[in-house]
Amino acid sequence: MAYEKKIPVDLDCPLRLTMSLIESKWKSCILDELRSGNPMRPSEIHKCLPGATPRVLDIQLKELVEDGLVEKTIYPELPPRSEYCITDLGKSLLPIIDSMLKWGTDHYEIFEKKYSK
Amino acid sequence: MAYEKKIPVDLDCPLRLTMSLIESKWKSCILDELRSGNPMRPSEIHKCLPGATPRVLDIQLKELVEDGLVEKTIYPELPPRSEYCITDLGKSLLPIIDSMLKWGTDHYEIFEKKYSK
DNA sequence: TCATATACCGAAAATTTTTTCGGTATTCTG
DNA sequence: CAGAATACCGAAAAAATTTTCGGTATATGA
Repeated sequence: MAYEKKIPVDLDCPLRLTMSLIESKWKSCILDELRSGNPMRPSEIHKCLPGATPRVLDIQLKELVEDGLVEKTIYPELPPRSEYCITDLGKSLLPIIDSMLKWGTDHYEIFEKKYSK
Repeated sequence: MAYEKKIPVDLDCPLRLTMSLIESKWKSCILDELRSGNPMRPSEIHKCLPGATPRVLDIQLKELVEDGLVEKTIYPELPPRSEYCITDLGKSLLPIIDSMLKWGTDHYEIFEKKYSK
């Protein structure tokens, strides 16, 4: 059986629901990369997020697809090709991603001073 | 030595920075509980978030204090009393928490149908 | 021919987070 | 007096996530 997420989406409270969709290490970054709406291949996404291993991107893309935030198209070619594209539901999360990006930018210095080196 | 967070705040990108401050299981909920600005005792917070164990609240409150999002006051009384209060920096995250709360409320049905039972 | 690239997957290891349990000390309640 | 409540902490166990590694298959380019 394929890899399976242990903790499913959290239906207990709306805040936890939203968090559970994006809280893993790279999901918000993946959505941010896909924000333009242009489809991206896994290898492209990996180039944009070199800190993530291809394996973890694979796993998290799969979950994003499962949750309906991202859509996958497989082209029956060789070598294999597939593309991932943000869905309307995924796009509806972008304002949240945006505000986190802005907050992080605005408050970067505080944490840089506090935690760097 | 006291408990120590393994993964520190992520300074690599602003989005990850913000996420790393709130992505653990209960931090966003704790901030939401403290939103009014009124100080709360740990036992009160636990009553509001019964799904979390006192231990994990303790650990995450400690990290929130360390990151400057929450302030702690200890009263030298017996039995012990302490209070946690959201800081201005923590308050500045509330619009993000709000938008996640709203998103979760607006899209609850989709996931309820998909994942419940 | 050999290495590389492609997408993906399984399995195991490593890491991190969360839970569980027990213990500190004191006060109050039954 | 026994038990609960209070806040917190350490240690170990459990659970979840992420990394690492190797393997599938085929095509292209050196």
